[in-house]
Amino acid sequence: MHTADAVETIQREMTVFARRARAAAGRMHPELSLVSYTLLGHLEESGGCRSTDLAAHYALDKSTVSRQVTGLERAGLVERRPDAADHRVQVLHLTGAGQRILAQVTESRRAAFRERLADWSAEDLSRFAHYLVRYNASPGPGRQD
Amino acid sequence: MHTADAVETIQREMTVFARRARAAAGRMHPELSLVSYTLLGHLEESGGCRSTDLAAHYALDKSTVSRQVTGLERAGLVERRPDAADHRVQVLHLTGAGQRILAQVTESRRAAFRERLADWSAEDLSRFAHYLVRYNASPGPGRQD
DNA sequence: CTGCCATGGTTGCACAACCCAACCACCTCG
DNA sequence: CGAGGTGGTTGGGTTGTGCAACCATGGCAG
Repeated sequence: MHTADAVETIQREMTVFARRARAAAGRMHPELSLVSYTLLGHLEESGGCRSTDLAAHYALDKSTVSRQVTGLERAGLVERRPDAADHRVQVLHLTGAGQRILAQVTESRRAAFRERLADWSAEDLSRFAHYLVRYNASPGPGRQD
Repeated sequence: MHTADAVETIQREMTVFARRARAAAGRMHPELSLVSYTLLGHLEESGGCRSTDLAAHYALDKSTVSRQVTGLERAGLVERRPDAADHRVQVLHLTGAGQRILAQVTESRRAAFRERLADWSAEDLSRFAHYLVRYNASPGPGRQD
């Protein structure tokens, strides 16, 4: 496969994935939207962060994050803690309930992925994972699509 | 990287990608939404197909496709042709304008991708592309997310 | 030929997730 | 102490979607 073709393919396949992802989002886990799930996941991974951080990481408008967080808080999945050093800031943390729900959804999602990736070799899985990390890590100007 | 971790990583990174994709969609090409672009692309690739085919391929509701197609037709990018064999069916085709717009958008998207993937080796690009194709090709029950 | 169900497509309705702009509160620095 | 920047919320409007109801046509059994 030539480089140009590979770039083309990556572009197209990533787009197809994004399309299907959007289409399927929320259907698997009515109790937690894709957005909410993703935000919860980031909170767990980061061990608590600010709304602005979430917005930056996912290239979302801060207002969008604000509303999502409001919903998550109302659902009792996250809590806001004041930041002693900067009174503008609210540090977001998962609650116990948030951790439970997240773990549960993660598990069922993982099961679906595992099934999908069942016949991949360990080496292929590892390489694929590294490529994705590398791709997402690149700061790319055009946040792609 | 252990297999379980790899699966986990792939899951998370694909999701991050999907989130950013959605976030960035349409910002690069205001004249053509991500959805519309994807549908046009599929039409070109398939050389004409039915609304139902598009819906099935992207796991979209037929009503959604119907509306998107209506918009594309109004914009003069696709045309509906009656199917002689089945009068219920309308076969969708790109118009000349549709082909031009698609080519133009594809090119600028490709440029963005190329830049993002600039420092990848040809081998890595090729492997990454293959992995993505393989992933998307798997019929996976849970259309993942 | 005549019903009856399946299929392709459209429309009404409601909703989730977005973005932008305006705004408030607070921090920082000259 | 202002002036400008940053974190966060709210108001308003748009888009993409799904579901359900509906119409028209096709296919098939009696």
